[in-house]
Amino acid sequence: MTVRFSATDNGPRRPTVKTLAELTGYSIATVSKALRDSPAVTSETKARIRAAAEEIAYAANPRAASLRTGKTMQAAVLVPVSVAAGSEWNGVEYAEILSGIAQSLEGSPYQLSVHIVRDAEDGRTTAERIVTQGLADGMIFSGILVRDPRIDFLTGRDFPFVSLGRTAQSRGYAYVDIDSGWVAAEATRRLIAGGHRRIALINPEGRYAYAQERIEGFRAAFAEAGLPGCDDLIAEGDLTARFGRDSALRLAAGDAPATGFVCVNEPTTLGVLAGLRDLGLSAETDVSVIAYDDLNVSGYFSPPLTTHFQPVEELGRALGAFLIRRMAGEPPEALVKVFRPRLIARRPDRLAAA
Amino acid sequence: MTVRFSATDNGPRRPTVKTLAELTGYSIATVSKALRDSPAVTSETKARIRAAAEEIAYAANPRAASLRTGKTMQAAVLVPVSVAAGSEWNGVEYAEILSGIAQSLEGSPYQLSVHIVRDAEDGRTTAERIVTQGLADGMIFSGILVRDPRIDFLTGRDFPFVSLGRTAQSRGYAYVDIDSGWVAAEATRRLIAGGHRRIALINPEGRYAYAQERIEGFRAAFAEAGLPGCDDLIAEGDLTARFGRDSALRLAAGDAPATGFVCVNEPTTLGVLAGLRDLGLSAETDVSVIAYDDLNVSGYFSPPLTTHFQPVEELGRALGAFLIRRMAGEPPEALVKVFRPRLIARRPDRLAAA
DNA sequence: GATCAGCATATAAACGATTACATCTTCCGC
DNA sequence: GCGGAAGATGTAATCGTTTATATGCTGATC
Repeated sequence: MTVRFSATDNGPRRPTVKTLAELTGYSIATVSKALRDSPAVTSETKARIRAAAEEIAYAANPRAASLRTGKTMQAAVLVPVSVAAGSEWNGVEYAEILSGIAQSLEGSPYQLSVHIVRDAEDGRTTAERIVTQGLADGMIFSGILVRDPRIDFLTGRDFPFVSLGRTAQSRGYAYVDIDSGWVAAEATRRLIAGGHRRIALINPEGRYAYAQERIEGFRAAFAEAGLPGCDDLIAEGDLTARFGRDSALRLAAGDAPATGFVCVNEPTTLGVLAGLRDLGLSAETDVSVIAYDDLNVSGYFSPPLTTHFQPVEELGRALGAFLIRRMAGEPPEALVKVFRPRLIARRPDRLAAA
Repeated sequence: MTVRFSATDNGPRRPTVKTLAELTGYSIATVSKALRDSPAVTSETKARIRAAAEEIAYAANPRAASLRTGKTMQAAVLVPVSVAAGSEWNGVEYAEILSGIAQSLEGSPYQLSVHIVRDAEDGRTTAERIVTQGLADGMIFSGILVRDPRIDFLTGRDFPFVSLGRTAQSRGYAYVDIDSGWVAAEATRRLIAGGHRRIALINPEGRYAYAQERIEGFRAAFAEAGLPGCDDLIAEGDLTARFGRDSALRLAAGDAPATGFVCVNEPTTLGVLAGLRDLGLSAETDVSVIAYDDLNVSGYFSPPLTTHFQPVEELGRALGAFLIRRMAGEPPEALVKVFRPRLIARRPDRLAAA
């Protein structure tokens, strides 16, 4: 049986509980309860009502329900776009994060809504707006700062959220993160083991929490090996290909050039490779580069690079799953997960000598 | 003055029209009218009511308004994720499209909501669900097929939408598109002018409308030059790096190998370059590759490639702007825009000889 | 057989906005 | 001085749910 609805023609309108009540002979209250599986309704009645609902393809109006219950059934995601970086490959992995979140939300009654934010300040005001205007029941965001106003604000309001990334005092809120300190340390260790002593760390801007983690891991690797660190070879910037190239041009030249690079994402890695090429250096023989990969693409670079790979969709799935539990009232303490990316060694034996 | 709201504590609740009515001494009807700028209210009264609204940070409950008016104030975007392609760099440009759409929607009262779709079938059912359940007032989607059921369905229902891409019979609906036929023809012409006679076309799967456009452009370039075409060098597949590599391995080898490649997006281009490298071929001297770029990244490839560049955020902005006008009731005929990507020539004089 | 518990269902009041319609002033013209 | 138009504001219905509370019925108990 096909029923047609339209906003414009004067044909039959969308069915409501009232339609269903008239159709089945029960009251709208009973219909509502039956559809929400209330124990107050006989299973026989429920079956009858559900069959009728199925028949006429009834779907409850989420806005009416929301008005009554006060729940919005919306899960908000703050998606950053860095206008500053121009039209450079940037933040693209967000499509995969969204996909992962959407997968987790699929079974649930929650709708995914996207809020674009331009910078940290914008992120803060958007988070506030979502809370005070009741635009969503929970929130996911990323780009966590060393001192993040969104986390302070939302924990203060007791508003459910899950962050991708964490501040140093990672307590009292739910988060999903990558063990950035470990990644940086591992990559550095690997280059040290390959004989490198001058190693560059390509890093995001220092205000990001994970930038600090990476620096700590980087330093720890040198300390473990009893070697002097290379703090002078830490480059901080937006994570574009241009930044990668500029950094390589600067750090692989001069008196005590870097011979190893610990990279941070695909565009910067590609940029570093381009910069090395500009300098006439080979990333196969002269210099070693360790990539970091959200998209499993560094195997196609020239040369293919050893990389730490973290499928970012998996992070998205964890974020979504945690948010659902958080919105259901679970305390945040247990909703914490830190991923360790997998090392994909592409040139295990050919790390260049220092 | 700071007012606190919270879902949990029993402090003051969000202000409503009623709050505002009590505060100003007017009725809720007048308050509502004032806030919606009805001509029935004195400008003096309006000013008073608006000041009060400002003071207590009043924001109308969009769900209540939606219930009454029947408008959802939601703009839905169907975001494809290709699970099939595995964790390969895929569809990442969607982050930029969303960003562009969000920019256009920023001033408007519309909220951006995202619906993840897995394949064409899923896209169709999702579109139907959005319409029949009244989940949005308008819709944006992409990945247009030669014969696209979503377009048929939505035009039949007279539901406002804007598509990114168009079918061959591009009539009666609003769309934003790239002139894919032109891009393919231009790239092919350029390679022909460089002396190439065996040119490969790396193409999306044939069911996509733009795949056909590209093939037509590709053939047209040969026809114009009075040359036999290279239909045997057309590769169709998912647009992953792996597909690019496999295609290059297959097409650049054998009796009559391709010496030129017309690519389709970043991952496949990167894959093609990797495949050529595997074959011991140089993309600088042996083979010519023309990229296609959403992210302005091919300048960082090895070697840097000549490319057609289309900032995809711009497409997003057009999509958003058109959708708003479409939802306002404008007929679709005028809401049509076809972009021609810019050619960025990176090795203008060194196209390899055939 | 009246009372009452327990159960299934119904009635009606919200939720917060919009809006058709009613009411009340004011002011004008005759 | 009265009818009536115009203008400003108020009253109340409505959108489609959910849910507290009421109702009516059955059957058991004393």
